[in-house]
Amino acid sequence: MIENKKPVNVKDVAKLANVSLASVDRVLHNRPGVSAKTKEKVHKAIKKLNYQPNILASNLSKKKTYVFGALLPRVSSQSSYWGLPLKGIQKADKELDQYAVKVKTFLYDQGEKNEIRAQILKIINSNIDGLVLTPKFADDTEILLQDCNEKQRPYVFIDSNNQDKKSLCSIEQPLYESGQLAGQLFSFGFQKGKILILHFKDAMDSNVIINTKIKGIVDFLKEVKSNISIMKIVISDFDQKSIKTIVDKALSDNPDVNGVFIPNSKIGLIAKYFESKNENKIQLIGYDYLDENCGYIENDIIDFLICQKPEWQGYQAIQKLFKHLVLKRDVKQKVIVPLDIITKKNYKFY
Amino acid sequence: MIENKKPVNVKDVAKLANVSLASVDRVLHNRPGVSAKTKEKVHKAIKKLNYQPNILASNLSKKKTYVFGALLPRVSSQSSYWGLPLKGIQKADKELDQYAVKVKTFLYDQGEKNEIRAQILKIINSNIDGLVLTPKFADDTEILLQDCNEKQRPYVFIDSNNQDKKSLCSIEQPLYESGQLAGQLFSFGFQKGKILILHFKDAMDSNVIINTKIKGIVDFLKEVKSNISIMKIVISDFDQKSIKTIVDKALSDNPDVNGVFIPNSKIGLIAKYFESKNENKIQLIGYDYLDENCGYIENDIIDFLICQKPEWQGYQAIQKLFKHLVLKRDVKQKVIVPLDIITKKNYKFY
DNA sequence: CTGAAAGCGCTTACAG
DNA sequence: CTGAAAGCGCTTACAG
Repeated sequence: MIENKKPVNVKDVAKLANVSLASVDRVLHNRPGVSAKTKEKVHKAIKKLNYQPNILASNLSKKKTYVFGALLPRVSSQSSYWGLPLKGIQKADKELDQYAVKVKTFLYDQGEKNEIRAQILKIINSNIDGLVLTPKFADDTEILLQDCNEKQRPYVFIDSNNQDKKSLCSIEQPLYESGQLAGQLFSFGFQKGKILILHFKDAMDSNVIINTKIKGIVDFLKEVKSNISIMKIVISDFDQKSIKTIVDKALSDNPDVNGVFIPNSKIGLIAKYFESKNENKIQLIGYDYLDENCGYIENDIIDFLICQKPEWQGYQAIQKLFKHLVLKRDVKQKVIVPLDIITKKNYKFY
Repeated sequence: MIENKKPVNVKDVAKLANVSLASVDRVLHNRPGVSAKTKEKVHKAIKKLNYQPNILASNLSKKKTYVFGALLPRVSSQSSYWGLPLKGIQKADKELDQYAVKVKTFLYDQGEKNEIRAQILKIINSNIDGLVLTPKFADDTEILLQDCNEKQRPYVFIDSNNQDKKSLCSIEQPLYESGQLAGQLFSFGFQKGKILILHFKDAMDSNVIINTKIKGIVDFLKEVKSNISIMKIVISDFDQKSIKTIVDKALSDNPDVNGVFIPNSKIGLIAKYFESKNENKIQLIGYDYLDENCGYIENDIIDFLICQKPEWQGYQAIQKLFKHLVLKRDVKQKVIVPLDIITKKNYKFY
């Protein structure tokens, strides 16, 4: 038999403390205007009965609608990456509409300083209850965060690497370790030779992020596979012709290249090069589960993609705000995203 | 500015339809005792206002407590695997206690027919609202499922491979594809030679599951790497001495073995063998993120573990019941678990 | 077949 | 500083 003990409610607490419902409510929420004596009586009763408030009834009666903001780069021809966290955010939005939660997105083109600033101002002047954003993308971020802190408006970072301690939660990606992982995957395939690191660098790239990943692979090889060396090239011109010129030369100068590592999601650019070259001996490892990248996984040009659950990150970020603001539960300040390995025989299930 | 449109409620519907709240409620829940005319008026009003019931208010007023059952093998010395889904189930339980949901677990020792039967009877005679279970583990399962179907008690499979169409949801693991994935991972490391498949078979093992995985790797190699052959050994005696005798012989008879594939979570048994042998040229791939397996990942004896998010499966299963029974939302009948690849440089974040 | 009223657990004005 | 009453949106007896 299942027992159905009735949970204790405010009424029980009020009765035991010998005060009114309103007083219990005031104590419960630390509202002013309660005598020390009443406060104590109520606290005692709460403790004795082990009272747990019913958050849902509370929300029903408050008739509050929560609005969460999400400040993200727009999907662009340069990169479809940001569509993924957005998708997760929208999924959470849909799931939470039961609970009177709405998400309002603030999108901007990466690099468009004016648009970023405009969106930040919109957020500052809005009455959202919480915010999801990506790490510092411009100086204006500081203003935004300061505003949030002053208003006690909680914010959650996704795609983070910035250890912001004032955020409600920071969803962090292990960058260094992802570089190490790439090194380990390469070393599973070959024991000597050279790995070419191609950094397709666009204006918005953070050098810190890229360099941390590269340090990971370099350290790994130094320690574990000293027979594999490293060579790095930065490419800023993304048309296939320039890429061909540069990479052709690099490969003919370095016939011992066994692997190519691309420390961001732009691995498609080099995959295209290898596709047209009809060359397949060199192992390719890069980042992110984008449609185009998966195409190259399918036809055996890319060997591994390291992925960081971007959709899940967006979903989780909204859930963290919900948990904190609506359910009044504790939220871990730091969440570390697993490093997923995507390859030909598992990408369909990701 | 954020708009705060008041959502429509039963009262609005009642007013527009010109009937009482109670009638709206009756129509809403298909309760008998409503005239066709009233029904029509209410339906029209619902449609016109695009009324969405507030499930949480509904639950509050119903004062119903939901109890979900979970029928799982107990953690044993043989295997700690089942502790993981259980952990996920408990996490969901904790999260959902806000919503008046409780989980009751029914555990049994694998192989103990009497205990299984006893637990099944307990479930049949309980008044749980839904059930999480693993696929058919004995003939008695049929009785349990029939009972659930008759009572319209929804059930969710985890760790499933059984395509049960009557379940509310079946959380399925791609077995064949996981074998293929193992093949692909091996083929990344070597191009010829032999893969030894060791099936550590205990009484509860399902041949179908093991054979499907093995078919996956065999088919993959046949198609893509015909220079790699396969050899399979079944081992039923799990003490290290017998294992040593069998594997020593297999390896000396087959000096071309480059990889060992273990199609279940018992990879630790062979990892221990290799550890004591101090031999490291042979690549080891097996299943499941168990503590002991991760130990062997750390010290480079196991190369890859294929994992199926057991904790997540348990968590999701409870969430599916919640979504269906409490939130009255649609639930996808089939969920396919991603195939995670665990290796030395990412296992710490899993 | 139908509806008015009370209640779920909590909060919010309002009056004292 | 305190409490009685009304209300959030929905459901459940109960009376007709």
